[in-house]
Amino acid sequence: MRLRYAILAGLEEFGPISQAELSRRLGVDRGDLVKALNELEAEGMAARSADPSDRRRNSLQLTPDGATALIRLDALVGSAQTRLLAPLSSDEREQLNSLLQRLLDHHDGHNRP
Amino acid sequence: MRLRYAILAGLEEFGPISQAELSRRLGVDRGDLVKALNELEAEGMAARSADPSDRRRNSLQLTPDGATALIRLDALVGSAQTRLLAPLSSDEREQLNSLLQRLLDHHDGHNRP
DNA sequence: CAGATATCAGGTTGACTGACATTC
DNA sequence: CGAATGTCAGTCCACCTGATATCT
Repeated sequence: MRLRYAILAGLEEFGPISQAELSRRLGVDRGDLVKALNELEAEGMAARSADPSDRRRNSLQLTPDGATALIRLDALVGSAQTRLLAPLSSDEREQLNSLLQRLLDHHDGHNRP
Repeated sequence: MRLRYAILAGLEEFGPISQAELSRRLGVDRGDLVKALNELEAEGMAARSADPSDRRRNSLQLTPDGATALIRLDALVGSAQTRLLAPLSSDEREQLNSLLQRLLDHHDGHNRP
């Protein structure tokens, strides 16, 4: 489920994109991306079209149904996050976010083939 | 692997204990605990013995081999943690730990059957 | 040719559900 | 009796490895 959400969010954020490029940006395995895209495409939430500039590539896009589903998922994630962070003040949430972001930044690039 | 580590650490921390009680303290499913304990017992790292006061229960204990393995795993976890937290100062590590601990404390007890 | 891309098959882990027999 | 305990079977998702065909 979190794979589907990441994909939908990635498609919205990165616009038309190839599968390999999306898998790199999301840090998701290409094979798993294929399986998830098969489902999302069958459900009408994502679309594969041929990339004229490189026939190896699929050009991925979010469909209107996919965008609608993403809005619903964003709301769910938002409310879950609010509940998760309930015990922290605004300042503390920023502190936590900043600390975690620094860990991500520092380790980004290490161990990525 | 992290299940095995949690179990070994739990056995050391909570001494002789039943499977149901250990699964509750660790927040681990009872069925999964059975599978992991079968392996750990076969490898001589944990031992099941009958609880005389309640014949439904197994009394679980860490074996010497299990304690040795735990020491090795602790070292691995420690070094991984050091690498993970490398970009943070001592104070910042304490801040992070405190913030996360408060999240855990606040949500502990919610959603636990 | 080497390299990138998309796809598929398969294996492993941990999370979870449901059923069951035994014991309290 | 209801409730707890240990066990087993099986599903689900994500992680990961490899192999293959196509295209640059």
